[in-house]
Amino acid sequence: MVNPPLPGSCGTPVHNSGMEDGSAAPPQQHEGAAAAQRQATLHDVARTAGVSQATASRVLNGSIRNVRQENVAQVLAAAAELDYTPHLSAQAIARGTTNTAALVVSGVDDPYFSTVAGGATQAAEAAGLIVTMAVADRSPERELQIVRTLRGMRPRAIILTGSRIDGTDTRAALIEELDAYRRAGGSVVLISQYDLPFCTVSIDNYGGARQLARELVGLGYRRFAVVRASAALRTSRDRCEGFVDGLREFGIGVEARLVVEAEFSRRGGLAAGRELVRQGLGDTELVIAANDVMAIGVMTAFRDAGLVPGRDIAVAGFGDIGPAVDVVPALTSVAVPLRQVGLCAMELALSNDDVSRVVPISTNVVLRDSTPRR
Amino acid sequence: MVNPPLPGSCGTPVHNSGMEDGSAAPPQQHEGAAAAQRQATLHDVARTAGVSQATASRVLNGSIRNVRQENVAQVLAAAAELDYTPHLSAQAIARGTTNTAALVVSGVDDPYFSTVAGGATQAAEAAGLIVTMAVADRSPERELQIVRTLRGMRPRAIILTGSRIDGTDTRAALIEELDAYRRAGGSVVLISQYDLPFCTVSIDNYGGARQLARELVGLGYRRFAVVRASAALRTSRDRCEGFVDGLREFGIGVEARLVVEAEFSRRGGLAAGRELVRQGLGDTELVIAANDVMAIGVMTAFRDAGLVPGRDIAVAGFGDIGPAVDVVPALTSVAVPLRQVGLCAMELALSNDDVSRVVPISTNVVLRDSTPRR
DNA sequence: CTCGTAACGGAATACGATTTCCCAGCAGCG
DNA sequence: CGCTGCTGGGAAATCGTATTCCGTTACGAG
Repeated sequence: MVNPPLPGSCGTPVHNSGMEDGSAAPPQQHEGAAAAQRQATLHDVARTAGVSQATASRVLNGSIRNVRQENVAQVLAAAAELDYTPHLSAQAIARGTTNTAALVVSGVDDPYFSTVAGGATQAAEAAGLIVTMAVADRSPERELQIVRTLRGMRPRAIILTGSRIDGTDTRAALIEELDAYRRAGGSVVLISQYDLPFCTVSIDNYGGARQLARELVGLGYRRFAVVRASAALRTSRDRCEGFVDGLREFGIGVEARLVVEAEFSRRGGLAAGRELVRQGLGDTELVIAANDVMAIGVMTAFRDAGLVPGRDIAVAGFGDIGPAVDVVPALTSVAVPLRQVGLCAMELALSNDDVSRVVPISTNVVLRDSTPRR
Repeated sequence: MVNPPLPGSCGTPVHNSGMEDGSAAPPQQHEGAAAAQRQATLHDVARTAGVSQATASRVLNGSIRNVRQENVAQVLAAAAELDYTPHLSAQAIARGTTNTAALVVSGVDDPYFSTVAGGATQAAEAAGLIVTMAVADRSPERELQIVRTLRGMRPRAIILTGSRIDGTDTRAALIEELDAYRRAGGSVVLISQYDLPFCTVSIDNYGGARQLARELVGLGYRRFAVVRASAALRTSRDRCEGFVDGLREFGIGVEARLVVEAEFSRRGGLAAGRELVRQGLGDTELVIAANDVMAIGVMTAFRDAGLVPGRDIAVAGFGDIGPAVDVVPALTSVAVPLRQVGLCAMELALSNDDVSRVVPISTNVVLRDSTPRR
């Protein structure tokens, strides 16, 4: 119970570390502050090794030029002794190129994004890049601002995933920003949901949902409810449309009353589930959610209301995130190879094709206990 | 079904974008390659605006010096026209300091780490820093290598979370590396599990587990099994010790046979659960796992074996990650305010105290349906 | 022995910013 | 009118590294 209940602050203890005012200045540096003992530079290494900077540079990096064995040893010894670490920013400037890739996600907490991020990170590290990640929190303005900042790092690639929302006026600004970045030689890759003139790894949300509808009808279901997110969210919209179109193939419609909209999160699913319970499910047999976490929220809401998911009412989601199988009953879903999506996006970005291409990623219906055969 | 089944590659389509060999060189640049249209530099902006570089710099960044209103307008107009973005690496060099914070996690996929990362990212962005993230994949060697690379970015802080494993010989090297970084003015913060001479945000694993033991005994449980990870993993060990010590208060012991070791992941939990089922649980009433994801795996294994968790056998975990409440029965666990841990770590790092301090984070037992009163 | 050439070391310059230092102009004041 | 203090602009130094260009040496071929 040490921590204060205030969220957003960890209550760092006060830390008057001695002197009251600036009187007794720290001994070494004249600047006050941290009195940091300067990092060794290439110059220092060269001097210690008794060679020129150029030689030191050639030794310590993959230069084409050869250096005499003796000098190599000297330089390496000096570098080890001084604990030299090359200054990446300086290298970036001198070389005119960085070894950085940038990743913009909507939120790290969501397993969807963290899985994609995992794949992208793996691909980046395999290529010797270090990845910088920013969280847009589903705000287009924030996303725009992030891209603007990220551009300053001159990363080799910028990968955007998730938070694009249709119809905001930041759209044009974002396009402009990304395009300027691309003109300057960077590569941009979007992951699904975006609808912009850039390379895109496109998850087949529509097709997967449509196939899901077919298979559910095949299991004997006829009466459906839909839990979806705002129509402005491309992913949610595509999935719902696919599902509805799939049902239509069999002449099945969904009552408008039974389509509820909520946040694209577990909490949203919970709320939607409660809403459905409140207004009465009628003879609805199955609820499909635009999202696995929403579906899980819906199941919890139903269970709280005394309905047993999978027996009293079936539920299906989309995404096949890890927890989908841990939940009871295990959730029927549409598998999206999220890790591969991340990998693919990064590889696509690093292959620097100048042509904007769309790489389709197919999805895969996975039937589980939450939708038993009727 | 477009994607080839090969993992690790997304099968980027071939892309002969026209010319067969290097004959028809791109028009603009003499270098071949991307023919990128150079990013505008401060120099360009200054020239366009008809002022000196110094003035342009003063306008475009928070300088102390004033600039005449007229020139300000000129410079801003020029910057907008040329779509100027300051080169962060150049700024870093000139200023001698970056606006970057580094975060090392064991894996983004694990909800534990991604939640911590979320908190840390939030705090960093609030402070105007951009965070670079690296994934160590539970390998101490990889972690060491990452720290080495990260140091080259001269981040303001390096935060390490999770993958420290006792007894490897990389330990000394890691300490040396981090210490050199700190000597050079960086701040290091470790999150729990580490046992190194640096600032640490310490999660009270031992105390939480001990309290959990007390409360479970209070519910009427007497016979326990333990699923834990390698003893080399500090977190797992602390939790197990706390739990065992808590039971000992009541004179209760745990049979060595009923302590099984497995990977610190959902898969490990699944394996451990199967192992317990195989060798027979005897009259065991409750299984505690070192980890929520392990506990969830154990529950799944039990269910597969026809045991109903919460009725036939109780299960408890540690961490209280999001999915703990979505699972059925909801999992009894020990809540760790992970997001706050991340926030706290970053704030601690940014407060640049030179003193190594340990900030304790208390934990909180949460009883749920997976451990009904007996 | 001479010449051509390959190998390698080092001085200098470039990279894109910030910051110091100097200088011009101007207002205020005795 | 001369001096001081202040404001704001610009030239140049600086940050840490890569790389170009030039000079020296060594070596093998003729």
